[in-house]
Amino acid sequence: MREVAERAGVSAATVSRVLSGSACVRPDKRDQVLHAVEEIGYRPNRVATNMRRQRAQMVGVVVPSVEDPYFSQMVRAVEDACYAKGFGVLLCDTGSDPAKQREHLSGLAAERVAGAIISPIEAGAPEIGELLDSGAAVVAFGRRAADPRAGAVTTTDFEAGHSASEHLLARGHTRIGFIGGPRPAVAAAEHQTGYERAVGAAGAAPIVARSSSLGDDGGRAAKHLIEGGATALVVAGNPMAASVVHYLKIERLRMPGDVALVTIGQPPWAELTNPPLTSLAPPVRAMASAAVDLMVQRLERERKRGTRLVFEFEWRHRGSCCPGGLPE
Amino acid sequence: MREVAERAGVSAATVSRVLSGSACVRPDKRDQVLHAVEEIGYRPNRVATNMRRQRAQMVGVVVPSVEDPYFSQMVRAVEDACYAKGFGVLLCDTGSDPAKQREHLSGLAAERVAGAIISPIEAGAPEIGELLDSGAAVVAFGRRAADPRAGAVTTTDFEAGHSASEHLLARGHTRIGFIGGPRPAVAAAEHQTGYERAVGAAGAAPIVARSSSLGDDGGRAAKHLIEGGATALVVAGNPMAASVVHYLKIERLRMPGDVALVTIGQPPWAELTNPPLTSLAPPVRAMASAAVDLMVQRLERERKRGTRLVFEFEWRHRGSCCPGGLPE
DNA sequence: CTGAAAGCGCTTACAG
DNA sequence: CTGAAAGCGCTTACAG
Repeated sequence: MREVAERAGVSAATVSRVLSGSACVRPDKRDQVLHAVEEIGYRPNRVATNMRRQRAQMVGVVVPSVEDPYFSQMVRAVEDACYAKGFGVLLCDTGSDPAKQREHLSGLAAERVAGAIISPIEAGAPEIGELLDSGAAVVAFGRRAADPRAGAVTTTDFEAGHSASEHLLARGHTRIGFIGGPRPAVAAAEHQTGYERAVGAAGAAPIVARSSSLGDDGGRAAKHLIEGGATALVVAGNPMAASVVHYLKIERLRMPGDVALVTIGQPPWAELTNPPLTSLAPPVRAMASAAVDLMVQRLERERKRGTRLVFEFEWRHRGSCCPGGLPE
Repeated sequence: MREVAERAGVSAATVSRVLSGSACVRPDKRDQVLHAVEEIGYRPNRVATNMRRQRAQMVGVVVPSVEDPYFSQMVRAVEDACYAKGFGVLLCDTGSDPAKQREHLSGLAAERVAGAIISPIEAGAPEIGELLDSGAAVVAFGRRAADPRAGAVTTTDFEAGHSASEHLLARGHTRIGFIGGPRPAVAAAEHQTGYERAVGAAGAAPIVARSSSLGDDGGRAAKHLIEGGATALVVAGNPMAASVVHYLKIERLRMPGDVALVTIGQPPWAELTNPPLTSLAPPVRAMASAAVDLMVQRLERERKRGTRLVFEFEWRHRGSCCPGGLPE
C-alpha cells in the first residue's frame, strides 16, 4: 500500500479511502491511485484489515457432517448468502464429536469471526457462550442453543414426528416403529416425542430404536423393529434413511407392502429408490437464508436476545408409504 | 495479552513465548502466566497472529458445488486433515461459475491463506497465478491447473472412460452413449476421449451428449441417446447419474435390460437404486489426504514445480450393467 | 478533501 | 532465560 501511495503521489490514508470508498476523494487523485494499484498489481491485505477492524469478515459454519445432504444443502445455501454479503465461510465439520465441536467453537472465537451459524450437537456447550462473548453473532441451525443470546432457525420437529406417525396410523398401521438419530440431538428427541404422542394417542405401543452414530446402524435398528412386528417405520435423518433403505433392499422387503416408510428429511436421492420415499422435507434453503439474515441483523444492531424462527416441514407424498404415492 | 502480562508480572514477550511454546521459559513464570490466562479468561487473538506472521493459518477449498457428493466427501476429508494440522478451512463454492471462481481465488489471495486446494472449472484462470504469487501453496484436485507451480491430485480419467466403455463392449453392446459434464471440465473431456477411443477401436460410432450444467439435463441427454438407439450408457459425474437414473425410472426403462449403465463416480446412493449402480469409484478420501499432504510439503520446503499425483478408479461391479452384478 | 500519526494484538530479532 | 522495542499493513479520528 505504501508503494501505491508513493507512486500515486498521495498518502496511504488516501489510498485506503479510495479502495474502501469510505470517503470522498478528488477524482484526479482517485484515478492516480487506481492507476498505481493497477501498475503495481497491488492486492489489499485482508489480514491487516481484519486486524485493524478487530473482526474477521468471516462467518463460521459448524455442522456435524457435510456429507449428510441436509448439511451440504445448508452449507451451500449459507455460502451463497454469505458470499453475496461479502463474508467468507469458515467450515467446521465436527464429525458429531462434542470435543471437536468445542475446539472448533473456541477456534472461531480466537479467529474473531463476525458471526457463526452452528448446528450444535451439544446445545449447551459453554464454548457457544465464549463465542458470543468474543462478539460474534451466533445463530443456531436446526437445533436451538441453550444460550439465549444466540438466535435460532429451527423446524417443527415435534409436529413432524407427530404427523408422520398419524399419517401411518390413518393408513391402518398399528405397529409403527421409530428410528431416530443419536441422543444429544435435540431435534431427534422432538421427533421421537411427537411420534410417541401420536402413537400413544391411538392406543398403540411405541417401539423405538435409536442409533448412537449418524446412520451406521439404521439397518440393524430396522431389523430389530421389523422382527418385533413393525409394519411401518418413521425414520428421521438422511443417513439413517439410507441405511434403512439399504437394509430393506438386501432383505428384499418391499415398500410399502412389507414395510411402509415415512422419512423425516429430504435426501436428493429420495426419488431414486424403488419406490421413491414419502418424506417430510425441511425447507433447508429458506432456513439457511433466514439464518444468514438473522446473523446480519444481529451484526448491525446489537440486541440482547436472539430471535428465533421456526419453519414447517413440507410433505412429499411418494410411493414408500401408500402405493399410489397419493396423500390421504 | 497486556493484561495477562501485567497480572503475571512478566512481559508480553514472555506471555507469547509461553503460549506458543516457541522458547524455554522458567517454569515458575510459565505457571504464573498460565494462571493469569486462566483467571482473565484470555483468548489469543488469531487475527493479530496472522497479521504478524503475514499468513493466515487457513486453507481455501474451492469446489464447484458441495452438494455433489464427490465434493462433500472431498471437503469432509480435507477438513479432517486440515483440522489435524491446525488449519482452518475457508470454503469457496463457485456454483460452477467461472466469474465466481475468479472472485473466490482473488479473495483467497487477499486473505493470505497458507494454501488452497482447488477443483478448478477454469484450469487456466489467471487468479490461480495470483494466488500462487501471494505465497499460497496450491494443489489442484481432480483437474490439473495450468500453472506449473500448482501441485495436483488427479485421477486416471481417460482410462476410466476407456475401461467403462470396454466393459460394455465386452458385454456385446455396440451402441454405447456417453453423457458427460460441462465443457470446461478437463476431467470430463478426458472421460469422453477415453470413451471415444474405446468405442472407435471397436468399430462403433460414438454418440455423445454433453450437458452444459452440472446434471440438470442428464435426463434429456439420456432420452436423446436412447431414442438414437443406445443400449448402454457411460455416465460421468454424480449429479448427471442422478438425473439419468431418475429419467429411466420415470420412463420405466429397466437396467440393464433396456439400458445398461456404468457411471464414473461413486455417489452414496449407488446401492439404493434398483438395481444398484455399477460404477468406477474415485478414491476421494485418499485423494483428499494426499492433497493436504502435498500442500503441507510445499509449505515446508519451497519448491518451484508442483508435484502431481495420479489415482486410479476402483470398479464397483453392481447390477446396472450386467444382471448378476458380477465382473467380466 | 487530505495527510501525519496513532494503534489494532501479536511475534521476534536484539541485547542483556 | 527475559524484556524493550520495532513492526506486520491497514484504518480512522484529528487537525488542517
